Amino acid sequence: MQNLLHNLNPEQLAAVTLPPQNALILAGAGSGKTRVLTTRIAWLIQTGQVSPAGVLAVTFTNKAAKEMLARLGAMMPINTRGMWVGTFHGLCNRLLRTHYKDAALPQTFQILDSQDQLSMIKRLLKANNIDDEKFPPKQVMYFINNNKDQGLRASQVEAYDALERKLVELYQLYDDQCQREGVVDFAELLLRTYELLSRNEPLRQHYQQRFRHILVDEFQDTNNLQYAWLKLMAGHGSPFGGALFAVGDDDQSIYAFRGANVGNMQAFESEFRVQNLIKLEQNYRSHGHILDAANLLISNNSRRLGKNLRTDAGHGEPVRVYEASSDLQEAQWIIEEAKARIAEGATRREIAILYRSNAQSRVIEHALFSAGMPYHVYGGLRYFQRAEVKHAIAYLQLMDNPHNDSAFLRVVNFPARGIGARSIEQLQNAAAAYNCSLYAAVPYMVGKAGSALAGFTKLIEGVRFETQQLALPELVRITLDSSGLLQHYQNEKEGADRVENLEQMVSAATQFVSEEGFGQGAPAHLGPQASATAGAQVVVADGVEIIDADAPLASVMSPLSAFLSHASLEAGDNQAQEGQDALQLMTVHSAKGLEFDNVFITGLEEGLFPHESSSKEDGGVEEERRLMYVAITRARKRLYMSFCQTRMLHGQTRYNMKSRFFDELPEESLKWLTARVQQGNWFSTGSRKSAWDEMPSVPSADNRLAARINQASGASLGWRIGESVAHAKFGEGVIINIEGSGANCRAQINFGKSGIKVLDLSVAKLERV
DNA sequence: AGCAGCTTCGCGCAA
DNA sequence: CGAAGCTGCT
Repeated sequence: MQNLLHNLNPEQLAAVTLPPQNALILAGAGSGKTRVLTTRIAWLIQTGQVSPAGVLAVTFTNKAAKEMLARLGAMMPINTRGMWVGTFHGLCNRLLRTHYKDAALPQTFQILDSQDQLSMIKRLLKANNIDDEKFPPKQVMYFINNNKDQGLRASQVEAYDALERKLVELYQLYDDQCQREGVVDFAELLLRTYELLSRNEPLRQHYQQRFRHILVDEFQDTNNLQYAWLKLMAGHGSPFGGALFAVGDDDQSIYAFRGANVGNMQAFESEFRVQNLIKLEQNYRSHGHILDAANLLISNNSRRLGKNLRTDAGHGEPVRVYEASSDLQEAQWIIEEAKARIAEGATRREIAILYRSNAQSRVIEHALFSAGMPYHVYGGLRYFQRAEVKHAIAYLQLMDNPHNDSAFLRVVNFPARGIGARSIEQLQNAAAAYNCSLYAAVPYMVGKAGSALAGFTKLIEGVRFETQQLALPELVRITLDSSGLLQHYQNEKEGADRVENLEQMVSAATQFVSEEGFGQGAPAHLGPQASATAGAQVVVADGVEIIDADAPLASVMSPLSAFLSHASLEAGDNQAQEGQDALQLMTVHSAKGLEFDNVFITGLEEGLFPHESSSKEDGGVEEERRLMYVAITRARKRLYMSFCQTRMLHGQTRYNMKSRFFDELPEESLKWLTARVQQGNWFSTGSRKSAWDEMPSVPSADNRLAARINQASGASLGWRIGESVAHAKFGEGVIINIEGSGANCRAQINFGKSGIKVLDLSVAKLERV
């Protein structure tokens, strides 16, 4: 016990040992937040205040949940598998599997990812003859998800004009279709659970009484539905309630786009009459200059709860800033710097390269690949999102729930088996006429198309029958074979990678079965009934018998259902070369919660970071600033920032200005690696080297670009494309094009806020910035 | 029916 | 730039 609380600072200790009441912990980046959370749980259990089964801990990512369980296991000799630690989505999935009847879902309901959801909406629009110009599928999806995130069903949404009424109508049609198919989207997992618990009193009371302590990580990222869900679970306003322990940092709220509401922190404080508010401001992660940069940057935001990080670590290295001529050269520079760090003894996994959007990784990946530098990309196209794996998953889904139309359409003619667009159209008409799934509509089809389709359903049923008594890995293997998928890719010229990915599914299944505590040989299809008595706890509340949705998963769902949930909810984040010492590439979003000795924040350009669409949104720039804050605070020892004069974006060269965030950082903590040309005309003073001259060896494409630009500058009175300039009236801008020569030389300049202007270079009074 | 090759479109982060 | 969707050929 002493051991447990050992080494905690006074604030951390206070947080860990708070009485069993609602509490809000404002935990700055690197302040030992996860440590406080896990130690709190361990302390509660060790002091006998709660049993492991009485704890509910909620996180946003699977990674965070896993880490919490691992740390708990290290602190106490308990079996953490039975504990309720997970993501909102994972926990809801477990609850809905257990109480599927009360939730009005089929036992084998399946989870739609956003891809599936979008394609379903497209189908829906087509089937109802709705103009997808007027109702872009993405917008319809946004409308639906947004309302679900607010806890609103179609019948509860208020529509003020014809357009909204139509959207509401589509929302209803969409939900009906999901129900018919037995599928739920991500938001539905939460909403359905919320509705289940709010309508079913015995069930609600059961869980409220069970969970004495509810702990929430990253509370600033909760959306309104998640907050309401927590309120319900914590029994707020009921005599059964437990204590809610929320840990969050308003400065790291970066998920507004998926409905997160920082206001939940203040709401929680007042609604739950929180007496215990503790700020953790001591940072154990970053050196001084890095922290100073983070603090000054974030001070530009308004409406903060107020918090300032401090460190005892000393100033450390300054933040290094680099201006690259192009995105290619930026990548080149990163590699040079990374090599230098590695030569000094840094490991590759302690070097992170962060970017604002996934598309930026391509150039960097290409450069790393050419340089033979091992790297690992997080996010991006995950294992279970790859086309071939999704195909295989679709076959498995059909085996478990043949009424999943998305799965049906994905593979009904893949590999090709003579079922074309025309047959599908007929089948869809039949399904609409009989108000049933595509699978169920097959018997209504006649003729050639009918027999081809019947062949397909026979295939599915055959495999299902054949594998009835087999364990999950065998089921997967046989499915890959019988579906013809494996053979299809084996025959394909460049299908080797895909075959490998498919074969990896068998090992993924093997690993899954053992990790989740299913018996090695447990039949994949077998419903939970057979094993229900083994794990599930049956309790009686108010005379109503309740099967508690307790771990292990085996007690509430079949191995196959569980595996499919796993594929949807985890998407196989780290399936790729784990354990290898590689550079870490990821978006700033996915870097949240992680830390590295060396961090590169790349592409710090206006339009990219902050992202251009953020300026149109209310509070968008503040969110981008928080995102930048998250990025900076990932670094322990060394932080790099870079931006490019030219960048390939959406297939064309763009000339961006450096990010406004540079103006919000403490000058004394920065070290510019490239000459800041503000101090004079570096073009005419031969002595001063420019950023361009200092370039390390660059790819030929870049040389060509540099040559082209230099050529342009000869006839353009010393100005060149990509250069930053200042104009008395228009402010700062970037030269994006130069036309003509000599006295007729004109430049097209992007002045950002003032727009793009064409100025006569012999007349305009421009200054170099 | 099925595929190659062409055009068009859209493009931010993600459980 | 890349994915999705369309056309027209076999």
